[in-house]
Amino acid sequence: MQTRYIPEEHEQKIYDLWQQAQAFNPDHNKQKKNGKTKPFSIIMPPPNANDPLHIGHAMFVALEDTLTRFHRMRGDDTLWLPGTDHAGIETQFVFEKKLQKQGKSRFQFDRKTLYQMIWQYVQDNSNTAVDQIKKLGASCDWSRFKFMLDDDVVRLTKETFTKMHEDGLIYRDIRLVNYCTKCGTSYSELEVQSLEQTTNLYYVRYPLLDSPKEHIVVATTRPEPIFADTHLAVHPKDKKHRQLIGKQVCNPLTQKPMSIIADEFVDPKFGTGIVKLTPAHDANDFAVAQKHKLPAHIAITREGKLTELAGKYAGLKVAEARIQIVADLQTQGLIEKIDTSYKNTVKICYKCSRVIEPLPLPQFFVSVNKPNNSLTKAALRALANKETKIYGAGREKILKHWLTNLHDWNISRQIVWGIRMPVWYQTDGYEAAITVSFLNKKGEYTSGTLGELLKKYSIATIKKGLQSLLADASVPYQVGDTAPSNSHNYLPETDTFDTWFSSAQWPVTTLKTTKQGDFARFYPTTLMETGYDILPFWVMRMMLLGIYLTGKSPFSEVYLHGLVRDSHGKKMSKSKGNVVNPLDMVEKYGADAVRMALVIRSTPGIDKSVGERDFIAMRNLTNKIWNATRYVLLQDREDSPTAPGDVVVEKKRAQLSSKLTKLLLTRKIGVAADVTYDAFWHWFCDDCIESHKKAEISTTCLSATLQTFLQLLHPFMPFVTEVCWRELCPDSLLINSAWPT
RNA sequence: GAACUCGUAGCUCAGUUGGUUAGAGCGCCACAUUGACAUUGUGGAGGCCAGAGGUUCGAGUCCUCUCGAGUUCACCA
Repeated sequence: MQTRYIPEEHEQKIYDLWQQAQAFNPDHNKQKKNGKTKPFSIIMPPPNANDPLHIGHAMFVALEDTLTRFHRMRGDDTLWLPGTDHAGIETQFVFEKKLQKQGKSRFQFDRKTLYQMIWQYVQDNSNTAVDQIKKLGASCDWSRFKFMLDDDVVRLTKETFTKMHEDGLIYRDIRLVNYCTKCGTSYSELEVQSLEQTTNLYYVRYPLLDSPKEHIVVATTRPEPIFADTHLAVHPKDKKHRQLIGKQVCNPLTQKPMSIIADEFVDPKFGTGIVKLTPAHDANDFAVAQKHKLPAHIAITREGKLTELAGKYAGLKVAEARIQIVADLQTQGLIEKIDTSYKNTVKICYKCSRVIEPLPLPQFFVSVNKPNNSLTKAALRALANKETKIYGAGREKILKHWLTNLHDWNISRQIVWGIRMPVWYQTDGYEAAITVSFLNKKGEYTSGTLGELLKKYSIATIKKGLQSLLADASVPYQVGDTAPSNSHNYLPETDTFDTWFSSAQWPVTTLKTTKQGDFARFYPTTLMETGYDILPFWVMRMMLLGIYLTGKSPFSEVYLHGLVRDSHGKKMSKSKGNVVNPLDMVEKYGADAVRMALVIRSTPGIDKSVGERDFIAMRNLTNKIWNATRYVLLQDREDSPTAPGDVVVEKKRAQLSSKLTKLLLTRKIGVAADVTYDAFWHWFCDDCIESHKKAEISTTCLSATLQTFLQLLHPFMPFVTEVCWRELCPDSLLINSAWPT
């Protein structure tokens, strides 16, 4: 043996050895404990198949593999199920950027071609992700690997939609949705971020209809959709303004009459105490309009341009229109003043950071709090009765807060990459209410209402080349994977599911499609381990749909790791240039060092600072393990069977094992790693080996203690411990050995 | 506006459900060492555990308040 441990000489060989022995597969690992074994299962958070792994992935691999190996060694029926995600919008976004670099855009491709291009891209990346996870030493069962777009997973995902639809938990209706005009899709409330900004608050004059010389002043940050407004509102108890209720003013852009109504939502103290109502483009106004049955005129298109209602401004982008409209109003003397230092918060797209446009669109929603079938209340019950326990610094409260304030979930996405919603719209009799875009026989994009298009094209042609479809809320639809077989004509939905709709079912859809019996054997799973940043996106929704589908919460424990930060506690980002690539570190210091550096002294829910110095420190530990093994191997084991100090060493060894077991069972993984490190280095190496040199403890005892340490360290640092174990016991595998008690 | 987290050695962080004298890694100082390991060993300096009150036989740990840092949610015409 060399004086130094060189990871790259061993890691691949050891990993192959484990795989050959089928050590990761619970079906080949029915060992040890005679009779009953307890199941232990983790579903791996499927990495997005769009980018190489980052340090956060290394974190989850390290933590999950540590627990998996620990439980496997304890003799539990252990499954760690790997997979990858198609990651709908994320992937399409990354792919579009790639296209952009090549000077192309998604609009140059029909949906079938685009889908296939992304499919290929994702396959390549998915393979890279799998290779990288293997390099980190993950002992997950690759024979059960699942991909979110596997046929069987897709089928189950659609079945869930159908079932929920039948149960009245899915509805289609016009709601004000968060629409990103750049990404070309709507989002749920979770994908929208807030940004505080300084903006102009315009005080606009609305002339009274009766006496045009007088006017009412209304403050607004968004003057551009004024032409679509038909009402103003005041608070009913506002003494200053209530005499205005029922009066009429002129729309300053269209000169059309507008009525003044009363509603409690108006804050008399804000601005002038009078609000203009833009029901189609503001959440509050939308709600008020519904209450008072006011019309909602659409002023802004899905492309972010003004509609024909805008007259001479039609077709202008929102920002440009604002400038022109304000200028025109000023020349007419209809702007009283402009407050240029007004602070407000706008919603922006979490992907491209553009301002979100609230648009009224017919979309599919999951009803999350239906009175007699509340998904959120069921999840809250699971938390209250500890069916699911959360590890992660106050995150349970945050989860409860989400669950008690959640709005219905918009699951329609206007993107190609994803699982297409199994929905069919009846076209007969609704030709005017359906707008489509399709490729004609010459391959040209053609769009318009179905009524117009059917004058020139057959329904079959349109169906064949269909690119996108938008049906009014009034159009009847059927849910199903294939077109309904009746006398009507149907066109399919072109929207795909929110990516989280499929990942919310992941624990169920994976275990139901791997091996016969897996679902009964491993569901509910033991533990879900992931970053706290996707608690509402993923963990919460897995609870919602998992409980809905099975009656049981999908996991009994949730371990939320913190985000990995740089050595100064700063967030890693490409622009700061402080991103640590885990695979580079694996090449330099070995997988064991990377894993241990991430895990040691980490705490659930608390961010973890990691720098190169930490990897070096843990690389030194691998070397220490290697050299302690060398020392033992150099001894003649027959030489000294017993010595006076053995009893104490054996007792302490047993104490350590049981302490560590307790720590790992209570998921104090960071402490467990710390305790093991300390005991190995400062007790075994510094004391035991030195005592052995003085013949105070026997070689037999020293060797046995080393073996125990290799076992205790194995969950954290699997490669080096396995290498050393095989030097001591060439015929067995450490991964399969029984956890010391 | 609200919730959550954090404040411990020069830096980055632990502190195992309240229990001797508060720990680690890195850094610093001195010394040692040619048969496990310099990716080493021995010894050392360095902390009013943010501050103030409280509970307790006992508080870094539990409670209240203050200050400071960060994250998230909500509202905004």
